[in-house]
Amino acid sequence: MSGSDRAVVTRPQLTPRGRAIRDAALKLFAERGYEATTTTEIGAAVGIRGPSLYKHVSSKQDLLAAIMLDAMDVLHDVHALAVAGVDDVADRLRRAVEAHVRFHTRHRLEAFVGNREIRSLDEVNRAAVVARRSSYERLIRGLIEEGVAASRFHVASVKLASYALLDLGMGVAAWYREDGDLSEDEIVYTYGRFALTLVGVAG
Amino acid sequence: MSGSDRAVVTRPQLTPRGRAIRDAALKLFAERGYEATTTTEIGAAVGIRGPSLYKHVSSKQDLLAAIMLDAMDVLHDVHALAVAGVDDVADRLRRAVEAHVRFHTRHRLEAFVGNREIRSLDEVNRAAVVARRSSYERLIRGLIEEGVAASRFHVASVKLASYALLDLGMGVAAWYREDGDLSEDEIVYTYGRFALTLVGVAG
DNA sequence: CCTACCGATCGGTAGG
DNA sequence: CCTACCGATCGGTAGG
Repeated sequence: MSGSDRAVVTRPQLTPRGRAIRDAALKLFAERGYEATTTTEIGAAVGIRGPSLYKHVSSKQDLLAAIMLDAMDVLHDVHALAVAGVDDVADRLRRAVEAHVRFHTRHRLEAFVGNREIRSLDEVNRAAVVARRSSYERLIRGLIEEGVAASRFHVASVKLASYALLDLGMGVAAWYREDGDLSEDEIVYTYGRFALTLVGVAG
Repeated sequence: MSGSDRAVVTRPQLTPRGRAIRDAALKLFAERGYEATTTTEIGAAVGIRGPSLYKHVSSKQDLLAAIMLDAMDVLHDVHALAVAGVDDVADRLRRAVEAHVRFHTRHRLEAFVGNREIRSLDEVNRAAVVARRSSYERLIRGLIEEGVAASRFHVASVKLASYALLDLGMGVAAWYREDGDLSEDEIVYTYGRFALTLVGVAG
């Protein structure tokens, strides 16, 4: 197993029931919010009583933190994979935005909860999530800076351009539905092209 | 007073204390969320006890609903004002997006709470907010359809283009700070130009 | 994995 | 505008 494979496939193993609890919690957190979700509801979603959850998880807070931290790690991984071995900066940006948008369709609940419940995390967990998010934002901004430095991109503000691209992903997580009339690929490719026109790369 | 003036200036009058309570609630809702905000905290922010709030407002739920409904009405008003009397469809779109973005800088807390706490509303209030939001979305989408019909705009998907423009506003509400290094006008004008390139209008 | 239950907290009311 | 307080709910623990 190579080093780069490790980063992608190695993630904390969960028991089947542990997975089921996490999936149920994610769905409920997305639907009604972290605070409004009770341990009784999470338990009921997997066929057990609320207190029995504590045989599998240490707290409701830990459940939220694990969901958010894992999602941020996956986002970093898909980004790295998307730009690996690609040299042209316009290609890199386009592929990065495509990966960004695709992540937000494939993991919309995680992204939705991740963007909405940061304040529900305790200080330690929040700091860990914010650190991962900042590092990801720097990757996107770095790509734009690279293109500007090479005179390939032309933007009024690097920061504003990167915010715009990042925000489009968040938007997707809010309205995307698998059974909607916009397909994943349609959104991904269109937003990839948006990204290039946004940084002033023609055609 | 003309009919069009009425729509803009007539809004329910609040007593000074009523205003203070609303402003305090908005700030707290934005900071820690509706559910996590207690009536004790809202009261403390205006120098009274929790139960005394009920001399000025009928419930915490009503406070949230009033904030969100008023914000949606203001958004409709600024949109109408921005495009009134403008004929060219590219100008109309640009002005609409500028008004949209400016609303999200000037009323970022309202927009932030409005986008985040829809599920905290009871059914009746939620339906009213969703109706106003849908009607606003149709206005933006309508402008794009108009430009496409006139062969002035060229987009892969009208729906996707309008989602993108709307989502950029939401993003602004999430990260904009008055004391940040991006000025309101800088963001407004840059996003206005983004909008035109996004629908395929050159220069 | 369950029942029984604790300690804390909350929105809102009663009655000044 | 206040104190006193109700009824409900919640996350988590005890002890099987």
